[in-house]
Amino acid sequence: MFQGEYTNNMDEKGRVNIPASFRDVLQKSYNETSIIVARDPQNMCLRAYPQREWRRLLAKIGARPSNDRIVQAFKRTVISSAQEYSPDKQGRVLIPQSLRSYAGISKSAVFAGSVDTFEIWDATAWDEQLTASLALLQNQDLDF
Amino acid sequence: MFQGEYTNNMDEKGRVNIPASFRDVLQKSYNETSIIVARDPQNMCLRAYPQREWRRLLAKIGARPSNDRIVQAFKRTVISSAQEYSPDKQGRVLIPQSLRSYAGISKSAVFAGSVDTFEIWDATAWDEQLTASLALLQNQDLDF
DNA sequence: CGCAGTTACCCACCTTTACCCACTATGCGC
DNA sequence: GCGCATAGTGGGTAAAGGTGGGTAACTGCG
Repeated sequence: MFQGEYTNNMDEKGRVNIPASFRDVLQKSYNETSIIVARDPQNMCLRAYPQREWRRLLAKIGARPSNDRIVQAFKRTVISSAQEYSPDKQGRVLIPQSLRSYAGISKSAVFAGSVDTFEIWDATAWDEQLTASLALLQNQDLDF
Repeated sequence: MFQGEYTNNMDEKGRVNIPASFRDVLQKSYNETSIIVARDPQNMCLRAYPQREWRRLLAKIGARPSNDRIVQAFKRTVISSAQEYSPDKQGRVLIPQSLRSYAGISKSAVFAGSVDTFEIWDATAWDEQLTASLALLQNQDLDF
């Protein structure tokens, strides 16, 4: 299970190191090495899936009527952007320009575990969204 | 399966490079080299089919009554524009003027994978449609 | 039948990516 | 505190992907 928050730097070539703990989870819980990276349509960030989780997502989409506007929009934004990446010997992947600019990642990238996937944020965008999330929870009556 | 998003430039002769990964899929999954390119009637873009997928489409059309107005419209717009193209040694195809102007492709073209076909967009048109799709998804309660 | 415009084919260059090696920083055990 | 292992960073090099352009064949038209 992916959890925890890590900050790694992207170099001039556009490569970022996947946190070692995430690579461990991928290896031990999923027995995989490569990941699928795609846009997250609801946040300005990227989302990384193990193949197994990605296939589950595809199956869910496939079960819906293909002429549904939401489904079409989802395919456009998410499926089309998705690509498989296998880390190099040092555990890094090259994030393509289109995804980089979508998430606004310039240099510092934040990896945030999200149970069965993990998110990749630009560091400053992550900070903003974090304070916003905290403000939202501030006056809530949480029963957990 | 065609997935991922690539941007290639069209030269003055009207040639564009088919992304290498799409050519690989065509070769490995379909054992074909050439593609069928036709208008996409529902979007301002072109759609490229492996022959096998194209024949499936034709079969679906053929199964419908030929005096159906929708079928007739579909034949006039899609079937009539369809043509087979085989990439040159460098992996490029020449997009004819009629299709180019339909999709509004001037220079920068985006190739977007769509599982068993792929779409070809003008770069700015792609951006517009992408932001529109994102806006649609923004406040949706997606359970996938 | 010749000519002009277009298409197909080929060659060469340039940019990007993949792969590898080496270095630095951090944390843990002794 | 010292040394080793592991994580993360920087950069060189070879191959692949993408781009530009020249020349020959082909087609349509006068």
